[in-house]
Amino acid sequence: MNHISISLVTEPIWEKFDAIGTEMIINKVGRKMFPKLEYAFKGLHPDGRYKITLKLVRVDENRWKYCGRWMPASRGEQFPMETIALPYGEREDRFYIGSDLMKEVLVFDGFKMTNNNEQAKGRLDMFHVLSMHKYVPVLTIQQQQDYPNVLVPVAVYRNPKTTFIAVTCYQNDEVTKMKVSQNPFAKGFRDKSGRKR
Amino acid sequence: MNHISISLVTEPIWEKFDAIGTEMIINKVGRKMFPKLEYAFKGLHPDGRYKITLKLVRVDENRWKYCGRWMPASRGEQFPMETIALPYGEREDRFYIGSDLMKEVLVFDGFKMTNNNEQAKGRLDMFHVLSMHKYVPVLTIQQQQDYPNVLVPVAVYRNPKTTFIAVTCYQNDEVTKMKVSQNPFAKGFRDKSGRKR
DNA sequence: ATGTTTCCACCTAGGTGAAAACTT
DNA sequence: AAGTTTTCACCTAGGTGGAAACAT
Repeated sequence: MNHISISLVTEPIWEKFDAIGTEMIINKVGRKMFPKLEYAFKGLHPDGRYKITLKLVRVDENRWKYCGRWMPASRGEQFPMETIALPYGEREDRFYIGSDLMKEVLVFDGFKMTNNNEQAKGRLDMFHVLSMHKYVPVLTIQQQQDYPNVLVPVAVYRNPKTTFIAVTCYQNDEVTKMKVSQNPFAKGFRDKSGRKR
Repeated sequence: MNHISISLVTEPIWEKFDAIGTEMIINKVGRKMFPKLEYAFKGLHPDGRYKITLKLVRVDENRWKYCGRWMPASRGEQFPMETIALPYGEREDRFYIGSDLMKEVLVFDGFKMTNNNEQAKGRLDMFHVLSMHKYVPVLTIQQQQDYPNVLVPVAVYRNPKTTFIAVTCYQNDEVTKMKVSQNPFAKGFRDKSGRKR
């Protein structure tokens, strides 16, 4: 039996954000994640058929607030305990062949994150997350057995450097600066002197 | 056993082009097809796993030329017989679940067509086709059997209205006009009066 | 002569944070 | 007061046919 290894290809940039406290914008229609989650795989069975699942998991029960730095809000402001399971979501509902997975990087570019539960309902490309709450992406690999026809978990990958707090508006200016400097789609904000608004 | 049916969702627009003789631009880097191939499925086994294959198949051995209308070129200009198999290509190398296939339209938007053999080599998203030759897309569905582990052909769909001749430059002005009026990406050519070049 | 390649203006499509308006 | 929504200028990314240059 091989040893399965999963690595985060984009770890360097996640690490930079993590050092100052990663924030991710969410909104009603859904916003993409930056940096991207990109994973590489080793040690899979070349002929194996795998199901890859990405979840966003609450890392604690707190609501957070930013006052110069991030700190847990008072217990009274906590989101009710029974809804903690809500932000989970199954993604990428297909089978991959092991040899395919190992020869190229798996980029999660298709999903968005929303604070609107209705928007996410029944969709495989939309995560419902709570603003001011802390999440970490969790990647799960299951292998399809031919006989009996069943899915067997073979690996779980959860990298603490990908932890983030969901926000509707950036709280830490350092985060904004790094988003603008690193994300090509924010290039319009790199030299603000010429902007009109 | 169910009766499997496949239909071309975009048939109306293909029919319009077919009435004047459909042409498709090809080039070195690869050009997308317009109209799109969009198929709908019925009668599949909801739990079945299917492999969908799209091929571009030569419909005859001729080289064609346009002189007011399309006509076969002289036999001496024919492409060598032994290379007729070349323009075939396997596409969409994954399994679909029957219930998924039946509930939404399958849009082939990912592939391009090129006249450069090197460009297409080893790629699942690039067709190598010969300019001035006539092709028709052929869709094949195979079902994955669990035991024994084998692919079984269950349906083939080939619609004569999707026949086209590959060109590096449109030959028939009527085709150009219809491409410009129907393809959103060609909107810049709809009112030529304002164009600079 | 005939067909191909390259470059281009002009689009579609959609991902950014800023700022102002809005909500509670 | 604090957080959310809306709108927007400004980008990235890339799909069009035209026209001129190029190739054979």
